[in-house]
Amino acid sequence: MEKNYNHEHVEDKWYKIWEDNKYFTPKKTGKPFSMVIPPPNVTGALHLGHALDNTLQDIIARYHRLKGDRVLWVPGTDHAGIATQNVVEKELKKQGSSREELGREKFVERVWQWKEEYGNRITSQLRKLGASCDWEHERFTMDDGLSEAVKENFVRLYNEKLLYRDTYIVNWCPRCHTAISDIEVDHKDEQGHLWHIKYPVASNPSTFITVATTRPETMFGDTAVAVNPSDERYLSLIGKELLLPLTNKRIPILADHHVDKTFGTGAVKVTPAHDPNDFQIGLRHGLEKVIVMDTSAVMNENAPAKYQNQDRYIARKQIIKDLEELGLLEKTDEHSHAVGHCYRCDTTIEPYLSKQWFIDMKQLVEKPISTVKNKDIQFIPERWEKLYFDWMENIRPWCISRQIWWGHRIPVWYCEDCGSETVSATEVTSCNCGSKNVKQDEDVLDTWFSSALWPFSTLGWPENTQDLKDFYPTSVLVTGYDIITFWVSRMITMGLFNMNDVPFRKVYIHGLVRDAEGRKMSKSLGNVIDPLIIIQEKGADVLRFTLASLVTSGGQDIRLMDDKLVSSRNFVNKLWNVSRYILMQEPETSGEIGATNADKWILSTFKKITDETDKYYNEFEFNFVVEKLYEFVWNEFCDWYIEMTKLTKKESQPTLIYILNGVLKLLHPIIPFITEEIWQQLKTHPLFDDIEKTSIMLSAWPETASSSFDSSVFEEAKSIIKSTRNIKAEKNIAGSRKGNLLVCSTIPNISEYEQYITMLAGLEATSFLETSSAPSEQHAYAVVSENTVIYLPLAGLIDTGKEKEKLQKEAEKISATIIGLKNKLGNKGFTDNAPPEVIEKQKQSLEENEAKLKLIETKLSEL
RNA sequence: GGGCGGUUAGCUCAGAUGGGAGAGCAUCUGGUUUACACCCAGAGGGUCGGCAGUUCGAUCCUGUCACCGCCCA
Repeated sequence: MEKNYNHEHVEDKWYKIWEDNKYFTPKKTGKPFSMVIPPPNVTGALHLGHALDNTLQDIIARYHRLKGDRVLWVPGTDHAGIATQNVVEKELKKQGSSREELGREKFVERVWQWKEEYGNRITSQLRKLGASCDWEHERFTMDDGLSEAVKENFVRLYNEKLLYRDTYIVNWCPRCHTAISDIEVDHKDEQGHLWHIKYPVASNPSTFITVATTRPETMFGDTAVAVNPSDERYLSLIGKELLLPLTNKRIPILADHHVDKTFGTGAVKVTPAHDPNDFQIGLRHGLEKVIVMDTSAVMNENAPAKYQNQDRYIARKQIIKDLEELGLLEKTDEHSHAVGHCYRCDTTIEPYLSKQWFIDMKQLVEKPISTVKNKDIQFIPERWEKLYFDWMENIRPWCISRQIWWGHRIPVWYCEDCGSETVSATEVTSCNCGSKNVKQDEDVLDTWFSSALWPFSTLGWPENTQDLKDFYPTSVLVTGYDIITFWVSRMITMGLFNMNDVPFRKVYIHGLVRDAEGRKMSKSLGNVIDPLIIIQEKGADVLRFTLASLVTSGGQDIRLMDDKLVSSRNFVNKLWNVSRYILMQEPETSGEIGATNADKWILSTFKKITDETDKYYNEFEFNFVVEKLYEFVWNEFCDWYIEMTKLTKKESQPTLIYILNGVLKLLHPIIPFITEEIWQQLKTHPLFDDIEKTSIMLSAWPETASSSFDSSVFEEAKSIIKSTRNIKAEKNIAGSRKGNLLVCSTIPNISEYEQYITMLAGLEATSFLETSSAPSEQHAYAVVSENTVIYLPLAGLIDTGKEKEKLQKEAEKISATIIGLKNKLGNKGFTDNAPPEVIEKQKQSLEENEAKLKLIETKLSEL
């Protein structure tokens, strides 16, 4: 093996071999295990969120493959309507063009070109990460098949009267020029103003009602002023009319129970076309709806001429100025309030009246809620259920139409003659009335509408495919908590609606990756860490190992810091070196596994670690998998076992090869590349027993037999070694081969470990005595346990006073422990209530401590 | 305003049904031990956010307060 591990070469080499040989394709047998990837934006680039999400999925996929399951992991990408359209539009702008100039057809063509060019970027980056998804199953939300699914779903919802078109206040983004759903609006607290504006009473213009507003530019759309019917201040004015300032339009004063008497002046201007609450008031009172801005939030012809063609904020300033001059601005208060922003471009949302398609979600959520309540879908960690329930139980209509060009065109055709609408999954060329004058809806569907179908559309739905039969419902969905409402809830809803079965049995929710200070990574903060740079510098294995070590069962957010990457890199290096060491031995061609005590010990330890690892993989506790394997490889395997085998190289070789093979498999789901590389080199060893397998990823999880090895003597030997090292370190005795250790122990067979002790504690020799009666002068000693005392002759280095002091301190500590234990065991409350095994443990501890104290006291008296 | 999460060693974080406080990194000491200085050996370091309660016993359960973060309105 090479002295240094070259991750770049190794990772590229093995991924290509895996993919070329179709190792990611599900085998024909075994228990089906399936996952669908949360599809990344087709024009996006891999960020750490993807890296984490896909590392976790790959770990799961590779683990289940090793366990013999028939694993399908479906990859793919999302067309991300608004985001992608924005990117291409920006590109066009650079070239001095625009989508309007190109026209719809040319523009969409252009986006497809863009997709062809950049769509492979993210999938090739997933390959760099090591993702073992089945590329033959790769899908794109705008594929023909998935487009069929979208249309079919639309038609079904429409036919069941769960989908309707209506004129309603929606969240309008004046920059993207489209409606977006409630969920796509980010609310941010902003310091604004509350302007108090005086509206003159028509019958007596020297008197006023003062209304308070944060958006004065909408006043030209006011069609009433509302007060609470129980508000005595305004009782006499209800039913009268006001003169809308700057226009002198007459608007009524009306009473509505929903007006909050305590907010502002208790009188609100009612703008039904520009505010969701006002819209409701408008409906109750049959008010006219006046739209005063165009789709770019520029004042339109319904505003007085002076303000027309002014942007909403410029108009706002002008209006305030003009009102002030007229003496109609009573006062201006500072006011902090939540303002909606477009989650795609951060532009302030304008509540806007428009005609849109909605899904009546309320009718659909009953089963999705009960399904999760019944645990037919299990959230891991469970607490995320609460967010899901909260969202579903307060569900509102979902606005699904978007006024953009990139996406699934709404499958509805309107007859220009009779005005009726036809909804169809196939092209419509004529209306039921016989007219050929039909036109398809101009709008496209929300991207999440197609994402909601992903777990079954990717498997071939609406066709009844073999994939669907084999792999639906999928086994687990892995995603971040930030899209539980956007995506998880909608997949569950549409899965149950279309398939009458859940889209997945489990949802494993993980946290988000943050920077070292715990801040969200963002371009504007400039704290984005590019996973590809980490992969380039340290390797995908290192990144994966780090991410896996940082996820917690609580699903907390993750802080990625360089320290952790370095630590993982060191582990990978350690694994490489220990493998190199094992493979550089002269190969034996025969021998038994478990020849020596050390072999037997490592075998029993390995069995334990295999079982634990298995359990943790199953429970998605990947940080524990990493922790356990790190501890096993580094401390037990390398620092103890390998060092011991240096005495028994030949006899231990079968065990070494066996354990290395096994531990590579346990680690493979986390660090697939280096484990494959080492495994392939291990394959050339004559004692290797997995010879018929072509790749570690197609091999089987290690079989371990339970062992009857009693490790207590072994552990005592380890303690003797540790105590000796401790003495030497304290006395500053450097180097090896120094001193003859005398071990006085009542443990039979401890002398079997003579060689190990001599070597690992760095001694000249070790001898044994059954009882402790050795001289204390010129010997350093340590009470190892209640059974064993050790002596190390150190002429000239012993300060009897100090030794005595040390022993006394130890004796005091143990005495305190003994008193504590005695008190506890003497407490009736404890002995009556505590479980027997706990009491037994305390008793045993007391005995051990008492025996140890006795030994210490004997030593003290000898000094 | 409502909800959720967090507060444990200098830093980042683990600690399942309550029963002797842990890891990694950092720090300090020593080291040319037949793979690894991306290493080996040893050591120090915490009133588990505050208060109250339940219990024989609380880092863990209950209540309350404080601070930090996120989501929703």
